[in-house]
Amino acid sequence: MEKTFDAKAVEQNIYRRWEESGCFSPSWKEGAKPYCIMLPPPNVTGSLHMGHAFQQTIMDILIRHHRMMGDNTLWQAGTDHAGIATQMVVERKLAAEEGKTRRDLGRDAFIRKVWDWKAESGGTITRQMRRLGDSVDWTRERFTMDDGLSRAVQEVFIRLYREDLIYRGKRLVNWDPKLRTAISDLEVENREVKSHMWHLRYPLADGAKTREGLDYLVVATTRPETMLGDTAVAVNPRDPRYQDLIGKKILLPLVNRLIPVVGDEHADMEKGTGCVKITPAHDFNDNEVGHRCGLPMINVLTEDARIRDEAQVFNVNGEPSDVYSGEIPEDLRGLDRYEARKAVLAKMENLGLLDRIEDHTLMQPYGDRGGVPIEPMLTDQWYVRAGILAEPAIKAVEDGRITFVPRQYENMYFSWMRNIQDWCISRQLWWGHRIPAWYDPEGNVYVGAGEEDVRSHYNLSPDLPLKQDEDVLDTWFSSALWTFSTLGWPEETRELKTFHPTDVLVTGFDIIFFWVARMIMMTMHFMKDGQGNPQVPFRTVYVTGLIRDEEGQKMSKSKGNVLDPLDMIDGISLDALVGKRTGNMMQPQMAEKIAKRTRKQFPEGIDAHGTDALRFTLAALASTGRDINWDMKRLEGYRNFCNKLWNASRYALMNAGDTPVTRPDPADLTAADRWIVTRLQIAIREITESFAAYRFDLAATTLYEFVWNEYCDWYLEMTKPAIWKGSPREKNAAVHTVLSVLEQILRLAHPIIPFITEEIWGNVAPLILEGHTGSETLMLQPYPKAQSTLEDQKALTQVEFVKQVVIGVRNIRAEMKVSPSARFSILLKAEGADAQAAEDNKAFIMALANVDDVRILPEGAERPLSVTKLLGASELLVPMAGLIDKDAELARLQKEAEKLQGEKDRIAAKLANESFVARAPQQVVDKERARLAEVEDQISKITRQREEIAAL
RNA sequence: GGUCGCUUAGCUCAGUUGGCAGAGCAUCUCCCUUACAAGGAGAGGGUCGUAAGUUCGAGACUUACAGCGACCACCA
Repeated sequence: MEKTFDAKAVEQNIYRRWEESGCFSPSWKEGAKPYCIMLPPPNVTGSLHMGHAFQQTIMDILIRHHRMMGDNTLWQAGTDHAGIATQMVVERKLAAEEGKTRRDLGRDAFIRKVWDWKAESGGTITRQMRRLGDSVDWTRERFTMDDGLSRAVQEVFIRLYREDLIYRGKRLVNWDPKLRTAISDLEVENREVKSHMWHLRYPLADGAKTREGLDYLVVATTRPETMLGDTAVAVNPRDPRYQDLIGKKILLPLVNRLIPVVGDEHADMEKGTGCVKITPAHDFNDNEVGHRCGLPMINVLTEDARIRDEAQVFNVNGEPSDVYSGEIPEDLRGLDRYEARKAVLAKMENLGLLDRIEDHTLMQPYGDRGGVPIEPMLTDQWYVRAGILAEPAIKAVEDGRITFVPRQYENMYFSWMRNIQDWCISRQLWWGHRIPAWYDPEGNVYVGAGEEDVRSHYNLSPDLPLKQDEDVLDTWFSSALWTFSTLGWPEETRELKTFHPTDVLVTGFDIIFFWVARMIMMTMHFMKDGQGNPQVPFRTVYVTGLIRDEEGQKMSKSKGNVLDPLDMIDGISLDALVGKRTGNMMQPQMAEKIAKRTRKQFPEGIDAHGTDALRFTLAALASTGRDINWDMKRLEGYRNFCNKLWNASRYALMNAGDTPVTRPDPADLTAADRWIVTRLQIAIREITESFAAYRFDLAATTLYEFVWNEYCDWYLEMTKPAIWKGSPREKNAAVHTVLSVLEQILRLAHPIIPFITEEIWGNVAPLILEGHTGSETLMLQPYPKAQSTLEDQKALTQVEFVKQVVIGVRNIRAEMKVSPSARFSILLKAEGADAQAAEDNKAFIMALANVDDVRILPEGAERPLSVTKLLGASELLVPMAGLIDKDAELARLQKEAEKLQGEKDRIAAKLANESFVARAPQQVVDKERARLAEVEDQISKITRQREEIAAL
């Protein structure tokens, strides 16, 4: 066996073995409890980032733990077609390679290109998941656009439409002029932008005047170009300055349209001039005002946010109307919205109508994909009536059928769900599920599973021409069905009956609204239990934090601080890392800076650490829901831990020889053996509790401490006397315990670090488990259960005392500058259990403290001149006549005495406080009294020691 | 503006029902001892953001404040 674990050499073989043996699939064992996790489907053409690695590690820990507990376990995986994201990638590629747009290709040819791209790059992320060790059931892998899921999407759409929960309407939507599609509220992000507030004069018609005698109103706007679509000016009906003018007209400049002054609460008397221009087709608030006041809507922009050649005029219901002319000044036609802004302002200024300009910082909505400001746009779109679906979904979280971990995310969920807006589900894209709606030449809508189905369902004549809706559904519409569509719905499959509702959803807080909330709504509407009650999609939502870089910055391509989990596993050279971070950048001018910083941060590149180290680190960082700053030092530390475990197993295997060890006579077990078995039970209990509470950080810490600080640092050292110098029986007993505890450690650790544990276990199991050949897999072994009958209190206290003695000797060596190799005997002033512990475990003390002998100082015997150490009620004496540095020793004792005196004073003061004695629980008071007695005893011992030394 | 979170050792973070402040990394000293130098042994290092309150007792509970961060909404 090598001195270090060679992760690269074994991990992929082990994974292949697991996958080929089929043990990732459900066991379908009689009576086994079902346990199911749905993988949040990553983008099919994406690649694994740190957040995926983090969440998937947690899911895999849960799945492996439950599989080992004997559950019938399914981790359902799949990928998402990711409408906009994927289409953009392919469009960019098309532009770069062929200089063409999707429109040049046409819909069918373009979609074929996307499928080609999916075939080409779609395997990346699943390959990376295999490298992570994810034990997903690959035989059930799904894709949101495969036949089954597409059927489910269609079925859901049709049913919702027939229940009037989906409707089509001409409404204002968030329009991305770059991608030329509608997007949902959630896909809009607000960015702070420095701009101006322009105050425009709108002349009053028919000689009307304001109270101040002006013949115009001043409106303030950040979007002057939209004035071409104004259909009113609003004032507050209670505003004394303007209420007389309500009902009067304004002659809108540039287009010379007569528009009314209306009274509406939307106009805030405190803000600006109190007058607001109303553009119902280009502003959400104005649109509401328009509906309240019955105003026409005038769309002045094209799909790509240029000024139209002729405006579209609609009445308040969105029907084409001719109440106004659609004419637009010639010199503005075709201008981009920002050029149009300049032009409009110039024209207004020429007319003397630009009142004044102020600097103004505003939050501007941007499309999160396209990266350009979104435009509120009047278009025909499909909507889901989310308010109705939200009600049961809110209730399910309120009454605890679904719980969030950590709890505080429930607030976020509630606040969004309680004033949810209708969900715009249509997208003007080509890649996605095409909306199953058909139109006849008159524009009547027919929804069904296909043209034939529509014709028969609506009794349409075969001659009636029908045309399918051009739009596709929002990607999140299909993801919202994920928990049941992947299990076969609408068929009543065995999987659906067994695994739904699923158990836990592991995801980031950033998609609670996008995905989690919508999944709950859709699932509860379509999935019912035996009694017809809504089924939740999952019982627990475990929300992870976001992984940030070492400085707390979000990892992003543009910042050049992305760490690839695969590079943590396999390592990467500095040049390759720099190349990766600076290649294919949107802003090439950043490349140099990023390269420099990367070279500074990773002068040697990144070492390979292996999958297990990465997983252990991610588990250890998974504390209560906060964002996580990635720390390479932690990764190194846990790589070292894996190595420690590897070396402990080398020790075990080297000493075991080739033949299986036999079960020892209990009488041959030492206190050390019984101690480590006891500590093991405690560790098992703590780790199991931590897993149940989703505290992977605590589980990892407990495991780390048990393996390193107890098993390796103390226990293995204590087995050396028996293994090196003991009788065959003693050696067998020690080796047996070493191996059996190791075997349990491997099971305990397997969910977190599956590869190294599997590798070691293959060698350990045949030696210690009857009937095992080494070809079995650890992943199907039962998870350890704590057994209180194996716990031994006496061994626990004895070994704890032995440790104190050993530490005391080491301390004295260090403080007295005595070489670790210098040998001497020690004395113990001890009675009762302490004396017994020392007697029983003399060999351990001698071996670990490297001393020749340990003797108990008989009652009344003279104390040789010694350096001493207090061990609770007992005393350690290291006789060192002639070696003692009198002044140094006196100083040391002085310091210790002061410390004890401080503690004594503190406790004495506490006990002198009458209200403490009267009101604190008796048990606490007793504890303090006992401690005081102990401290007083120790002080008297120290005093005596000081006198002895001083007398030298 | 609303909601939520965070502030503990030089750094990154634990700290369960209130009862003597912890870990890893970093630092310092010693040691290549037959599992492991990716190691072993030892040491130093904290006014728990500030202030008040509740309590016999507060890192933990309450309130206010400060700083940092997130999300939502609005800004004509």
